[in-house]
Amino acid sequence: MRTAREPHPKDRLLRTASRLFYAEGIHAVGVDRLVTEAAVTRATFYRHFPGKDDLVVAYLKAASEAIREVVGRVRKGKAPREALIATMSVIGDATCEDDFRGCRFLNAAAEYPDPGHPVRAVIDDHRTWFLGVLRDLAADLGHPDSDHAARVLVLLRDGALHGGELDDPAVVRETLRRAVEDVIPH
Amino acid sequence: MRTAREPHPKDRLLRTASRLFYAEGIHAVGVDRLVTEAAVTRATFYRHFPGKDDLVVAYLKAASEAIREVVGRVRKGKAPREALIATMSVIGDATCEDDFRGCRFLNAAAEYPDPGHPVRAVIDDHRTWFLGVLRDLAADLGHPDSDHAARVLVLLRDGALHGGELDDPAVVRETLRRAVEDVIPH
DNA sequence: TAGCAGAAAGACCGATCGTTCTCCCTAGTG
DNA sequence: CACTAGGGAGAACGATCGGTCTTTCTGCTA
Repeated sequence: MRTAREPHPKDRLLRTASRLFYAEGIHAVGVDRLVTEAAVTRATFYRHFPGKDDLVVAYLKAASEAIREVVGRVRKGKAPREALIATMSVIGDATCEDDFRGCRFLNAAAEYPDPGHPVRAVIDDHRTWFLGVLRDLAADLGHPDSDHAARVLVLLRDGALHGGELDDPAVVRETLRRAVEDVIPH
Repeated sequence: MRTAREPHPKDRLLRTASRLFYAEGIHAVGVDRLVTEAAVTRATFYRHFPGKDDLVVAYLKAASEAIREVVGRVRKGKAPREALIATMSVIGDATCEDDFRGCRFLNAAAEYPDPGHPVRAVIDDHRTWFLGVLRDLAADLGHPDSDHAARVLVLLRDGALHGGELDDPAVVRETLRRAVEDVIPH
């Protein structure tokens, strides 16, 4: 039976995958769990995705899309300095959300060691995009070495996204906020 | 038959576990694979470890011990500033090593979502230790806010250890080096 | 020399892995 | 009305998962 909110089985699969993969890890969630919680049959699963790995790729692509949308939104209409701070604040705020469990992409990378795997391609693509965003912002800000600044911000991002899970999220957010202010010229 | 280099089956298991868990992920390596590559039988495995999780804990504890030994060594006899730089250089250098595949502890955390799991306890312990080391070093250095400085260094550490796997290790090392110099007073 | 602990070898357990299959039902379209 | 595509239900595939078992052999020590 199709509900009004999630009419298509494919959408239900993607939403369920996003929730379970993030909360419990990718290898830890089997196809059985997936189809049961999505209220979809195995046949339907394999009608929409050639295999589990393709669902993983779709999951990460959707996550990347969602983040790009959020980052694009918080930057809109802001001056360079505020835009950069807002962009990095998205990271800090994320660590403080309920059910935060680190970065989807870093977590996935830990489970897919092969650099040539399609999953890694999605991860690389996302990271390249984010580095580019930060570099552009730093350049707009007139930073003397925008490339270096962007790379430091990426270090802080990656660190915060893991520290936020393992350490105190509020402290991590504040640490990140201050660190970002130290990186950009004032 | 016992070889001269690794006489004890338990040692062989631990070394093999360290290699395989790090290179391919923990859940991805089964007990079959483990005992085959360690040239040990299943019975021997379960004679030394109650279960696979106990081997994982032993693996991470050994890794933590090794890192504490290295960090202790590079600090020895150095002035505070050089000691801190040397300590953080260990991270940057690690990213450039062959077969580097990120932080053993962050990778393990990604595979063990339950914060109450014994594996997570080892991870938390290691992180607490390292944060303490950096805080002491920053305090010795006379940093006005050694706690904050240490937390920023941890962010950079975590970020570098993941960026080193996903991005260009040499660039990450240089980015980390410059970032560390910006954190400590000069 | 006798005894025993530890390791080798491998069969075996139920459960789960990702994947494929058949059969039936229903909604939408010609 | 007939046709068809897509989803529901569930059995089944071989492989592997973590874990237990029995049996045999070896090397050390009392």
